[in-house]
Amino acid sequence: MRWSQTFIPTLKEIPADAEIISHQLLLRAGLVRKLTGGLYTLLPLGLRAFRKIKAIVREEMNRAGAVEVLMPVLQPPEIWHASGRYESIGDGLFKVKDSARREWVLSPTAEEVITTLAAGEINSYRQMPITFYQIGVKLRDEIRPRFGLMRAKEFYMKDAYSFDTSDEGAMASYRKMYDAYTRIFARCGLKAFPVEADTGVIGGNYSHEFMVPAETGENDVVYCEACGYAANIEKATSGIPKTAARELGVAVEKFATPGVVTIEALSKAPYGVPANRQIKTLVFIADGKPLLVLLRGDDQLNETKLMARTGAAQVRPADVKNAADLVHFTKLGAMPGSLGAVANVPTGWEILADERLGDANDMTTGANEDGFHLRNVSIGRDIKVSKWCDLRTVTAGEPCVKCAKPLKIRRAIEVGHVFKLGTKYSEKLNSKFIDESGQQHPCVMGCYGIGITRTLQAVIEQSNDKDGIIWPIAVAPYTVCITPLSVAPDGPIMQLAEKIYAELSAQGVDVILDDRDDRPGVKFKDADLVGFPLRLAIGEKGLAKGVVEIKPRGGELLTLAPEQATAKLLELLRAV
RNA sequence: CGGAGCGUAGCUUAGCUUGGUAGAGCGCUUGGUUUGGGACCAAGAGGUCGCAGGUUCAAAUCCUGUCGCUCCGACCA
Repeated sequence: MRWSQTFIPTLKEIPADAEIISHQLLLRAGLVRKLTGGLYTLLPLGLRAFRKIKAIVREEMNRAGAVEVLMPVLQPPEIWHASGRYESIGDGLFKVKDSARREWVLSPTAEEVITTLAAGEINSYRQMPITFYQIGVKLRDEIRPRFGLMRAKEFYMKDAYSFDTSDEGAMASYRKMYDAYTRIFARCGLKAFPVEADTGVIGGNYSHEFMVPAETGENDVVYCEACGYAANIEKATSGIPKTAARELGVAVEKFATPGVVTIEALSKAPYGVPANRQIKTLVFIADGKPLLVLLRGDDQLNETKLMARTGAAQVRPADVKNAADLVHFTKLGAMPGSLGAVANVPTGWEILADERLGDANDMTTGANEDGFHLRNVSIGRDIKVSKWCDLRTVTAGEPCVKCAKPLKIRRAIEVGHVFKLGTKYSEKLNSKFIDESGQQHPCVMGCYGIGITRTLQAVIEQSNDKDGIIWPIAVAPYTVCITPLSVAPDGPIMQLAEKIYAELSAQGVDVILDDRDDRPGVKFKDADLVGFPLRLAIGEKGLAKGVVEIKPRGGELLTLAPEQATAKLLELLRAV
C-alpha cells in the first residue's frame, strides 16, 4: 500500500477527550475516529490490526476444533425471557421496536440463540462434544462507555459455546478453550494471564478471566508471586486468620455512644474499641427482601460475593434517603451507625456473616438503638447467623490461600473470559439429548468470550512509548514502512524504494510505502507514531555511502547495502 | 442514576472572574525559499462561541433550562 493511497489522519496534539494512552494513540495514529460516546469508526489502519487479531482468533478456534457460525444480532425477546436474562440484564439490553411495534433485542452475547439452535439440532450424544463460535458485533447499553474501544456500546467479540454430554466433557471443552486463549493472546504479543473469576449474570459455576496488567484497567487482580495463585478481587480469598476467640465475657452490656456512627469513632477515646473487635452491620436489599450482612469492623464488604451468596439477581445497599428502605431501618430501631444483629431483628430477615467472624466473642456492635452500642457480644451466643460465608474483600499483603506468602494486587484489563455454564441455559431453552441408554438429559454447556476490539486497544496500552505505538509484528497494520526521503519518481531513492516495495509485496509482506512529498521529520514522526515494527529509510546521504537504514521500532538502527535490505527485512520479520 | 468538570474554526486552545466589534498555534489554500526527526516567509479561506430562553442599550462572558462530551462510582469482553 502507498501511504498517499490510503487514509491515515495522524494528529500532532492529544485529543481533549482521550484520557488514557491507548485511547490517545488510537486517535493520534489515525486508527479510529469517534462518532459519539461509545461508538467508533475503524479507519484503515485500525481495521487492518483488527482483522489480524480476528485472523489469529479464528485460526486458534479452528485449531481447537470449534465450528464457526454467524448468528443474528437482532433477536426475539422471547428467548431472553425464557433464559431469565431479559430481566437480569435489564437496562443493559438494547431493545428496538419494528414498524409493527414488536420488540427486539440487540444481541449483547448469544447464549440464547445458540442454545435455541442446539435445542433444535442436537438430539443425540453422538453429536457431541461440539463447540460453536462466531466473531461479530455485540451491543450493550453500557451505563458508562469509556476509554475508547475499551468499553463501548458497540464492540466486536469472539463468542464460543460448547455442548457436552457430561460435566467431565464440559471440563475438557473448557480446557481446550482455555488453552486456545493462552495461545491467542501470546500470538497477539499480549502479556495476558488467567485469573479465577466470578461468573456474574451469565451464570455458571467455574470461570477464568484473561487479564492484561495495566494501571488503566478496570479490574483488580489479587495474585501470589510465590505459587501463581491469581483471582479477580471479586472472587479472591486469602488465608487471613479468623478473629481470635477470647474468654467468653459476661452477658451483653449496653452502653451509651452519643453521636458515634462510624467504626473509626468507636475505636477512639473514650471508647477505644479496636476496629477488629467490632461487628459492622449492613442492611442490603436482595431482590426486594431486606437482609443483614455482618463483617468485622476492619473488613470491607465485597458486593460481588454477597450477590453470589444470596443468589439474588439484584443486590443493593439499603438507603435511608429512600422512603421504602427507611422502613427497614425503622423496624430495626436505629439508623446506620447504631445497627446490630443481637436484638430486634425482624423475623424472616436473613443474617449473613463473614466467616472471619467465626467464633468471635468479646465483640462490640450497634444496639439497634440510636446512640447505643453493645459490648461483650459473642457471635455464637448472641446472634442468630443464618448463613456463614466469605464476604470480605481481600487486601494486599494478606497471606495467600494456597501458600501463605503475601498477596499482591494490581490493576488489569479483562480481554477474555471463559465460563463453565452447566445446564442453566440448556434446561431453560430445552437443549436436551438422548444418551446411550435412551435417557434424556440437558446438554452441559460452556461459553467463552474474547473482546476483539478491546484486545486491539489493550495491545496498544501495553506496547507504546513517548513516540507512539510499538506494534507486535503479528498484529501490526503494516509490518514494514518504507520511507524514501525524496519522492522524485525518477530519482534513485524512489526507484530503490519501489524495487524493495515490489520485492516485499511479492513475498506477501504487509508493506506500506510512504510516498508523501513531505519533509523527513514528518515521515519519521508519523512512522513512529503509528508504530510499524520495521522502518526502512532510504536517503541521499546514505545512498552516497552505499547504505540504507533499517530501524526496528524501539530497537537499534542498522545500516546495510541496499541490495541486502529485502532479505534482511524478511529475516527480521521471521525472527519474532 | 449519583458526584465532578468541560462545550469557542477540522484539531489544541486564549478570552468568561470584572458584559462593549472573537484571538492564537497546528492543519488547510496560493506563491516563494527549504529538504535526514513534526521547516521558514508572505498572502488567504475558515466561527450560528453546543442549543433554547431570560437579564441588559449591549451577552462567548451574567441567570435558567436543555443537549452532548470527559472523569469518579454501580454494569461488563
